[in-house]
Amino acid sequence: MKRKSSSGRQKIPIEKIPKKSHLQVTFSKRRSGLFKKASELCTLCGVEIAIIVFSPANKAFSFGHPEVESIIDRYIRRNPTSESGIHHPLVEAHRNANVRELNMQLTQLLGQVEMERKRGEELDQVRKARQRQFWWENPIEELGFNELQQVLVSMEELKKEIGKMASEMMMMEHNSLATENVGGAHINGGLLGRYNNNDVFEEKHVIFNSINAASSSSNNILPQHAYNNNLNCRHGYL
Amino acid sequence: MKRKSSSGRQKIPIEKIPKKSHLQVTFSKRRSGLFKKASELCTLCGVEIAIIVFSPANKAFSFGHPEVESIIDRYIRRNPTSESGIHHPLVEAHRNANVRELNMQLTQLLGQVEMERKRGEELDQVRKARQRQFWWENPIEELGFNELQQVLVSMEELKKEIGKMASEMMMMEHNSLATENVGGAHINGGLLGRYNNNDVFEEKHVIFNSINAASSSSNNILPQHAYNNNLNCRHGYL
DNA sequence: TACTCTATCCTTAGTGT
DNA sequence: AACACTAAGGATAGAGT
Repeated sequence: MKRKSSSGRQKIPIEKIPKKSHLQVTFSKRRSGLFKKASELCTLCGVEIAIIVFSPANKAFSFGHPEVESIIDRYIRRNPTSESGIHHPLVEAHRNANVRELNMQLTQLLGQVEMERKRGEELDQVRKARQRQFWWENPIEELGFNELQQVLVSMEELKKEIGKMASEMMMMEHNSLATENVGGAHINGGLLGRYNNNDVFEEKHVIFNSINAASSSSNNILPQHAYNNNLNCRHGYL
Repeated sequence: MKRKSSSGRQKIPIEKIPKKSHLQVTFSKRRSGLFKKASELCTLCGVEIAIIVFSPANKAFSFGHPEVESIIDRYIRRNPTSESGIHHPLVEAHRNANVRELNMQLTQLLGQVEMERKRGEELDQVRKARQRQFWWENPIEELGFNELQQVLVSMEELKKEIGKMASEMMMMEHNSLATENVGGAHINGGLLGRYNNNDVFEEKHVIFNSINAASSSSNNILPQHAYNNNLNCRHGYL
């Protein structure tokens, strides 16, 4: 058996992949994954889904169950696009729907920005509180006399502590020829998560709307695209 | 603390979920997941995606980057049928000023969110860099022997410095009835006063979670007062 | 109803063929 | 380019709140 060694999956930031070849591979993999997820959702929940993707090379890929066209048609009926003369009554409706959708996006984003701002403020406050509370971290010149005395006392204690540890370590080194670093229990649980900004970033583009607009007829039935075959085979949906 | 026991995620067959409530939950979760995946694909690969989902309750959900309509338009134009081909070239032209303005706002906000994200990342990096640089702020147990020696030396210097200042201050107090704050040259700039303001609350942990760490479960930002009078706090100095 | 939590399952980045 | 493999990271079913 061949020795397979791999670093395994690594985390990548959710931002435009600079390397073309990587991007291509990732696009293929993730497109498949997306379509698979969609098909599972179809099956599990018995819903209708259409997905259209334009690749970096400007190719169109689509997934649809039962078919892209009927779903788009259905969608457009509910959200009629502005059209030539005949459909004038519908233009307004669509405009409204469109505006409504954009407004929702805006609201969402504004909320996000607000949240970020709040978070920033919080950080700031924490920092300030910290500065107030941890006065001993200020430059010496800014400490008062009594504070200096405290610092001095505390330092002597710390020095003793360190001395103790040092001799312990020396003994250990002597005994076991060993390590530079002596591990201690480090309890450092919860805060790291707060630096994860992924959610924010992701939501930037996640603009999903529930649209209830009921409106009437419109236009199109769409053709099967060449690339459908590719994907359909895989998911058996088209 | 309540013992959380859960069987965790169980495998489910990919077939229509019979139970209505389960189906509803699954639909929500997986729809979110699908849209998130789509947004990641958008970002990673800079592609355009539109997704339309009709829920079991026949509600329409859509995801679109940049927007559902434009992508559908594009899709339709590429696959013109007798019916659709005629109308849709006009769609783009009929966008009204309102929509355009909203789009602009949207773009702006997207930019803002992105900036915030970047700022967060930066903070994170600063934190990391700081941790690398200011090794002496780590819990004592994590310092090596040589580092401990350095700490000790630094502390003795600091102590002398403080003693000097203290006697100066005593003299001044004696002479002029006491100021609490004495300005002066920044003696020990290397070690002190290095708590820059970009500092983030997490670091308190690293700093204070030291000698007596075992007694502090310290996932918390606030309860530092407990340490004010023991050795941990001075650790921040070194 | 809509969260949170967690154990588990699934996806996929990196690598080699 | 397309597939195979591995292991880390992410999604999510089920249960609790």
